[in-house]
Amino acid sequence: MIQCPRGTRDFLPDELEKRRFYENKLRHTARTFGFREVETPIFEDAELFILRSGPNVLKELYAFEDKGGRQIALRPEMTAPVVRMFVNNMSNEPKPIKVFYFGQCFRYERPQSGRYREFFQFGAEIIGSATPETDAEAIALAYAMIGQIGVKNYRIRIGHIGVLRQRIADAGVPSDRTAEVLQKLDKKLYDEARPLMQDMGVDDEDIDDIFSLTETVGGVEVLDRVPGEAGDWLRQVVAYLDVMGIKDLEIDLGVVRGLDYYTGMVFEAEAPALGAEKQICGGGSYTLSELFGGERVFSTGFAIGFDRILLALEKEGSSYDPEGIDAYVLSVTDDMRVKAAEIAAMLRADGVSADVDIMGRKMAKALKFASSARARYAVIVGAKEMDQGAVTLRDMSTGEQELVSVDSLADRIRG
RNA sequence: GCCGGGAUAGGGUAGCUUGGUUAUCCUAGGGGACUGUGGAUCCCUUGACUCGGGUUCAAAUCUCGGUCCCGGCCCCA
Repeated sequence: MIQCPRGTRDFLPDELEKRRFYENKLRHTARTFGFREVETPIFEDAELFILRSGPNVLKELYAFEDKGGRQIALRPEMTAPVVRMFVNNMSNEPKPIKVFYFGQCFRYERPQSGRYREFFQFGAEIIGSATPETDAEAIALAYAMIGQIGVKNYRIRIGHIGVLRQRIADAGVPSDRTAEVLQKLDKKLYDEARPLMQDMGVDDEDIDDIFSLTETVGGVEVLDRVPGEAGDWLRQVVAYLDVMGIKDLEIDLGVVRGLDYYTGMVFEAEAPALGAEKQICGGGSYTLSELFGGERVFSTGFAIGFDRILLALEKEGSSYDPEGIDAYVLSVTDDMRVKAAEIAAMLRADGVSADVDIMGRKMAKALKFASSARARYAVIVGAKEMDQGAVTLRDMSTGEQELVSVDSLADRIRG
């Protein structure tokens, strides 16, 4: 028996219907913010992902050589492809460019709860704008998406990578070692960060100051203590969010978000219900386009872990009831089977979702099937009714029946 | 990459400690009892020991390895 590969899943009809329902909620929310959907290839030139990443990333990349000798990789995320698309095809479009995407990504990781090798990301990018309003717009969309999909318990934390980066540079950390230091600070590994920075010739006073900066955590009021341009910037972002009705924010200047390409505001959201893999959203402002041969363009974007928000919903007790079909058409006797097929076709042509018995079942079994298919109505086609050009319409939830003429059947079912 | 727990019909399970007839029960699927009415009952039927090696007269059970799942660490673009 062949199973699906490690870390991948089959989605059965009930599950997929639920996923489509929530995907469409996310799409709808993004559209209400003026974002338009785009799609990029599932595989790309491997270099696209290698360009912006260290060896860790390479380890988890699904990469292979195709029959033409090209180095190909399944996309591990979608920001780089979207930025590539921008550089290739959209760089002369009116700014800002607001796009969103939804699709599967692949990482060769050890699967655990909320982590798969094939997983689904929903994300949005605002390209070509660098203002506090841009950042606020991205955060507001993420906030609206998480909220409208129905996750109740989550936290959004906002930071600014410029604060720490500037402070670290001022203290004398060489630029090629910044990432190393940030990594330790992100994990709050002060015992390891201190000797590291001492080696680089940073004095203890600066080190303590840097540490206290990463401890700047709390409500928006802690922003009062953040100096410089970054402080001003974040205060403006927060002010815009405030008028958009988003007030329960956390500020955390220790949010560093792994990668080098973030340049300013960074944010993430987590759902405590999820356990170890609780981060459901991450993003920030960045410049990537110059890496792919374009001009340097500022962008802000984020990605939502679709599988994880669904998991969070489930853990919070939300459920989704699959929809059934409108009508199940069955014949009383075999000589009515052709008529039943004809009526089903007519309903379908009129936009009513209709299924019809194709297994030659007797009436009782066909009704049983209709109820397991969650049909709203059973359309019973029998000789007695057909004499009057009618069928019996049975409401499957109440059991009430009425005689309905074939001509008015579709309208009657649509209500 | 590391640590721990698991895997028995489509789903949920008993059996495993202490090897021994035809592997338990519920549910689900197909057919029938009820000849024009479902979600009730009854009958028939389909269907499983994760895979491979070892120990043994005999392995679902003991043992080793692989695979996969779950929880955690690392990582998380």
